Amino acid sequence: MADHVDQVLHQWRVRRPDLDASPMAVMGRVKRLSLLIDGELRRNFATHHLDRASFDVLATLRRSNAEHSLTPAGLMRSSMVTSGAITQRLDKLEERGLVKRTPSETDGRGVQVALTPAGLELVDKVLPTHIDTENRLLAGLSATERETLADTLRKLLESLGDTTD
Amino acid sequence: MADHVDQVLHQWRVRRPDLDASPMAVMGRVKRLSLLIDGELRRNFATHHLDRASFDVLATLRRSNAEHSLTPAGLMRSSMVTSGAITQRLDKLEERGLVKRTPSETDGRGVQVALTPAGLELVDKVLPTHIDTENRLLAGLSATERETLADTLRKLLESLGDTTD
DNA sequence: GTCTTTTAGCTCACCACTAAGAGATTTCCA
DNA sequence: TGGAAATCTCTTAGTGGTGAGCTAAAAGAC
Repeated sequence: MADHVDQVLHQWRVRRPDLDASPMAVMGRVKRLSLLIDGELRRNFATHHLDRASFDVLATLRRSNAEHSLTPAGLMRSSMVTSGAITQRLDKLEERGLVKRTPSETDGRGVQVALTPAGLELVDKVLPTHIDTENRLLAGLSATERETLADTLRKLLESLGDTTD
Repeated sequence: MADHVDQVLHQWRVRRPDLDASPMAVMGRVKRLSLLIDGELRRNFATHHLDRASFDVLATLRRSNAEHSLTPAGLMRSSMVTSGAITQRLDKLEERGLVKRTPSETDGRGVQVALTPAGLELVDKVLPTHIDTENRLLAGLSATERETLADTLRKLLESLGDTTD
């Protein structure tokens, strides 16, 4: 069996036998997988009139604390996008009444973003379907394979500095 | 040790103990890794006045055949973007004199895209630095871990239909 | 206690991609 | 062979992101 990346590696061996393109075996697949996954997840979100960016914000707020609230800076760190992107995401969600911005009481620069009841209801409705979709996409791997895969990916992420401390 | 995704999983266990968010252990890490990798690779491309999209096209042409040529449709399948994106990428590269479009001799609708000498020279210069960067990013894993990781990712991609036949 | 640096959030110009669809050509098949 | 369906490339409007830079507030240095 061969996937797309196997073919790419074969082509490089033929056209540039002097190069060792083996790192692409991991990097190319991560990229490709990420694109495939995104497409599938997006399809599910669309059925609930959501996009990945909006769901990302709603879910991050949902799990953050009992008040379902966080600062834009916190959302930024969690989602790996720039502050400009967070502002735009929040504008859109606030206009739909799914989140609410409140000026911080302790920091004159700061804002606290919280889910509204409508936002909470929506994210709790979509969440199970999201997990179902992810499980469906992972159906090709056994439980052991998933765990080993997750462990190796964690190790790689940690080596790249993606830690929480 | 814990990475960002570990924290996310912990938060879900606290806020929604009724849900099994375990698929995120894989899916979340793939997404996050892809973003981190993209950022690093982009930095390298930028030092050569390139972006990821342009390099993607140049590299695909470089490895495809002895003439370093392919159709836009072939590029589209390889890069997982829409035809409109390919048109725009080629417009940009052609304007810089790195690729050249030629009407197909056998298909009145078709176009053949080939690297120019300048395009070939550039991609052959950047390629080794690209592989170096990828190796550096993978330095946290042993050779065995890389292989196992690549194998599991291949299996997952194949289960999602990302094959070449 | 002032001055500098850092941080928080937002604005805006720009950029790459998508989705829908047009126009031309080729392929399929009754 | 004629007509329908599929394919190839490009166009265009809309979208979500980046990156640079802004203002205001907080933190740190001395």
